[in-house]
Amino acid sequence: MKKLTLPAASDMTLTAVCAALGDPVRMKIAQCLAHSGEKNCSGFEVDHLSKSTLSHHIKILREAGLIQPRIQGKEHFYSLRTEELDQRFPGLIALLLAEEV
Amino acid sequence: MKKLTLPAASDMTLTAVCAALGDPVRMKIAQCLAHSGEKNCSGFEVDHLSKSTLSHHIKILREAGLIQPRIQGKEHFYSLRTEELDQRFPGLIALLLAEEV
DNA sequence: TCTACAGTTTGAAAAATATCGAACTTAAAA
DNA sequence: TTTTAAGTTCGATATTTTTCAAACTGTAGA
Repeated sequence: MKKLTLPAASDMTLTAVCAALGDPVRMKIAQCLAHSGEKNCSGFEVDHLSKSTLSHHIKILREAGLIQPRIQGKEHFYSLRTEELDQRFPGLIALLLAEEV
Repeated sequence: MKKLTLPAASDMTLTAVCAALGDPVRMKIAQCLAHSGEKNCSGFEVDHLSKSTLSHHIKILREAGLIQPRIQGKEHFYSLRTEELDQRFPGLIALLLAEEV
């Protein structure tokens, strides 16, 4: 099993978070999770992207500190890291929620 | 004289704003303006970038709706569009201010 | 008018990013 | 144990972005 690393709240940078959210696919995923709580890959409402591309976007969101996985069997459920984000970037999740999805 | 367009608050997108802030040079400029109010190009504390590159970054910030120019003689003074940003993305400027510069 | 200055635009090269298919991993089901 | 399903990793390609120098624009001062 792969050990996957999530940055501590103090290690996240606003620049990396913004870069992660600066792509329309990743913004969609983040907003989707902000609204729905938890989803696996097939639950993101992004159209006709290969699974390798989707996996790439998820990795960027994860490495920026925005999302965390919960692995259950063969499924990977993702959710926003609400606690860390509220601590490190208060107001950020509200910005995601305010946008229409 | 060139007519330059700023997007209305309602036309700004969070994705474009995040993409604009997702580059370290532009994040620096935005934070600089958030703290200092108004500066011209030579006032941004970015190291050894050609003026054409700096101009390019300013354009991206402007087109995303983040900054506005005030042209006075040969100088272009830039500032954050605080009213529009507070209306369209409440909490965003606080995020910029919260980061160390 | 001529020159210097602050900044933009253009065109090109280099670097980074997005995308895909194929191969791989892991876990559940047959 | 074999197969299937969910997702990641790898390698390659196409697109985008960053960057610079050179040319240009508009303003102020000599």
